[in-house]
Amino acid sequence: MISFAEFVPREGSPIYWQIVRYVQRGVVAGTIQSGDEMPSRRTLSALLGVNPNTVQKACRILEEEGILTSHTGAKSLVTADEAVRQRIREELLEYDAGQLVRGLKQMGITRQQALEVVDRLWDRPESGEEERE
Amino acid sequence: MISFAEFVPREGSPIYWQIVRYVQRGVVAGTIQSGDEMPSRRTLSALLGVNPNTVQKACRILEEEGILTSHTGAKSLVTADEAVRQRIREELLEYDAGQLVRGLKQMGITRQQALEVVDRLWDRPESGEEERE
DNA sequence: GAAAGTGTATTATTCGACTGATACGGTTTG
DNA sequence: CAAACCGTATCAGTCGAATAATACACTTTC
Repeated sequence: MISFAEFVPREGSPIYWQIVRYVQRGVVAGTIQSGDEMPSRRTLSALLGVNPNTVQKACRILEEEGILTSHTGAKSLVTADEAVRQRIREELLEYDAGQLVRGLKQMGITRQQALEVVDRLWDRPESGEEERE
Repeated sequence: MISFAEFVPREGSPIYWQIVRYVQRGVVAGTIQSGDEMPSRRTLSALLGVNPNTVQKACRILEEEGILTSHTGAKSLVTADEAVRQRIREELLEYDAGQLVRGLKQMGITRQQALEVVDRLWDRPESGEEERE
């Protein structure tokens, strides 16, 4: 059973996207493997404090991406093969890092400064969690 | 007059936030300086193809952050002093980089790999701009 | 001073995200 | 078999983002 203990909801993006990314990253990291059971829609929605429909929407997307397999009546299972894992990994990496690089460049940050910030924050990722309104 | 020629709208976050961040980053980079004129609400909304109210919302936030000063009837002016610039710089840096670091850690990426990705993408920031749906 | 441009405010409307409640049919378990 | 659980679907409703259309008061410019 996939654990959502480390799932931390963040404002700014839809909840269903956050669930999708949480599972995607787990699959890439290997903490979520093929054969693992997804919590039921009702169980997970109660755990996260969101609506079952929101969880359903996330599962739908994960299914379309080849990460999850759902059979009416039974629990959904993770079915991500190595090809899918590799694809998701590239996707997330290029997208997330690309977003950061463009932002920092617009701020006039140099490559050296950018690398230093990432290197420094790697030890204290707690920073940057402040409210941003 | 502040130029919005390099403004690139991105889906995923509210338009008014994108406008705010565009100006914030310009102020940090120095491409937008104190005394610069903000385009009028109507002008900018027509240029970006959005509603005047959306631009107004962004300006309201920029004003509350001490970046912009508005006087009814006259054009809004940038009035960010060095203290504000420094504050915005720290905010954006910690927030953006922190977001990335947390995401990559969840993916099981090592510090070394993270630094390599940022270093590599610094030369080709075009990557990662694909649709993500 | 008059016209044009500007910031500000208001009301109504559309749209997607999210909630809440409920229902149906299939699977699992005892 | 029967109860409990599960995925799926639907409808109604709330909320914020964004649009659309006006209107008002002030400033700049000629």
